[in-house]
Amino acid sequence: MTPRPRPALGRPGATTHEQIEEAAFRLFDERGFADTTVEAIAEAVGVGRRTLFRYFESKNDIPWGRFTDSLEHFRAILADTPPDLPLHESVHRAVLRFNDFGPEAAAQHRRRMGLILSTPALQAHSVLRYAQWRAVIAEHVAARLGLDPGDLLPVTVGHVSLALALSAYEFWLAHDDADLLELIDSAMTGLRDHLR
Amino acid sequence: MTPRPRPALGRPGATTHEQIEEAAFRLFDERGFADTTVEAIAEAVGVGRRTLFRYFESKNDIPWGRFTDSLEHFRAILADTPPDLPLHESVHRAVLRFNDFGPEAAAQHRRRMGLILSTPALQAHSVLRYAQWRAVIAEHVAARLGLDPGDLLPVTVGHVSLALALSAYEFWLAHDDADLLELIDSAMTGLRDHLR
DNA sequence: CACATTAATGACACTCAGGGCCAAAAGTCG
DNA sequence: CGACTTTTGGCCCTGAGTGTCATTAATGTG
Repeated sequence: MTPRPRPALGRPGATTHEQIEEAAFRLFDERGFADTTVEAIAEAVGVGRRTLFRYFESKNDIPWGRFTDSLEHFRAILADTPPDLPLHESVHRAVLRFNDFGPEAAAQHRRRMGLILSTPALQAHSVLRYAQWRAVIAEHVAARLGLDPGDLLPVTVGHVSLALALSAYEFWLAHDDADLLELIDSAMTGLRDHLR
Repeated sequence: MTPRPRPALGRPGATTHEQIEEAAFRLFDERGFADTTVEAIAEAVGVGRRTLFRYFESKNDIPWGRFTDSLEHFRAILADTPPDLPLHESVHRAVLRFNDFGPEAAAQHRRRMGLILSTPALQAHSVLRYAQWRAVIAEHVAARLGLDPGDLLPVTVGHVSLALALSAYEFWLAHDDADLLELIDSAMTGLRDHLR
């Protein structure tokens, strides 16, 4: 996301996150995630195996790209929310905005999420990312209600928001013609109807 | 859960799932999950490392014990549900019954879940277990509504049920005096209030 | 009792992820 | 050029997980 300006001191990096991501996705497409070794990715990038682990903490982190950066974005979206809106509505809209990629970025996003949600190892790893995402919501809810982020309601809203998003994603990835934002919306209204 | 009667043919097993679980939990308590090698567990049990991997697919699977067996139990609970109850109520009650361990088993259950939810590697791995659990709910919801288990609503109900349960578990584990079932209930009513 | 049958054990060897360590490389600045 | 800074990448180690296979320990049959 952020180009992250490095001080022009010392030896320049041999590659970038984007380059690694690209090479990795190409190999994942060809041989599948499990059958692609980190060594193969490093070789494709033209860099040492050891170096690759300085760009990404683990092989599982590669498909997520710079997710941590996008959490800041999410935090900003939530903060930007009009305070007169009901809390549930403001959280819901924030989730929608967060998942609103343009039509161009949508293809790459679909590829990324398709890989993650169809690969057990990546699905497992993603929880750690989801936890950070949920924490952003919990903090916001807690702040607006004057509660602790660890209290039951903020935590619950975080979990449920994720639940709705994941439900939408799963359906979206299974149906080429589906619209992600509409699905998140449908999941929400579906839940409300279900609960009465 | 089930004693699973083995044909009394061939060489008898050198250990049991329960024995391994016991030894493993003792070591996890002493040194922590990450610092306990599979080899150490095998040695504690008095069995070869290779053999241990025939009882549990991975180190991560050990804390879960015989979870797959308990899924059958969950399926039975859901099937047992009175059909005149509103669907959301019947799912909710099933979740409660599933998590109703007696006062004796509660201690061991807390230990198990405490380990899982406080260890990143186990948290990650648990998604795969949760997915099976969610599928049981989705199937039930789909059957009652005449939908496909992959449709949006069944999937959503599965995800949201898990969301509520996990919220309750997190709070439960952080507060010694809390009651798990009450918390699941509170999470549910909290969500309903939140959504209006 | 000897012997086939069955099924589990455990040793060995291998792959791969991940991380500690450190000398060498490749820039910038004075 | 020489001092300084930062990244690289090679080496080597640990530990999880898997394939293979000879060995072991049980049962059942003649």
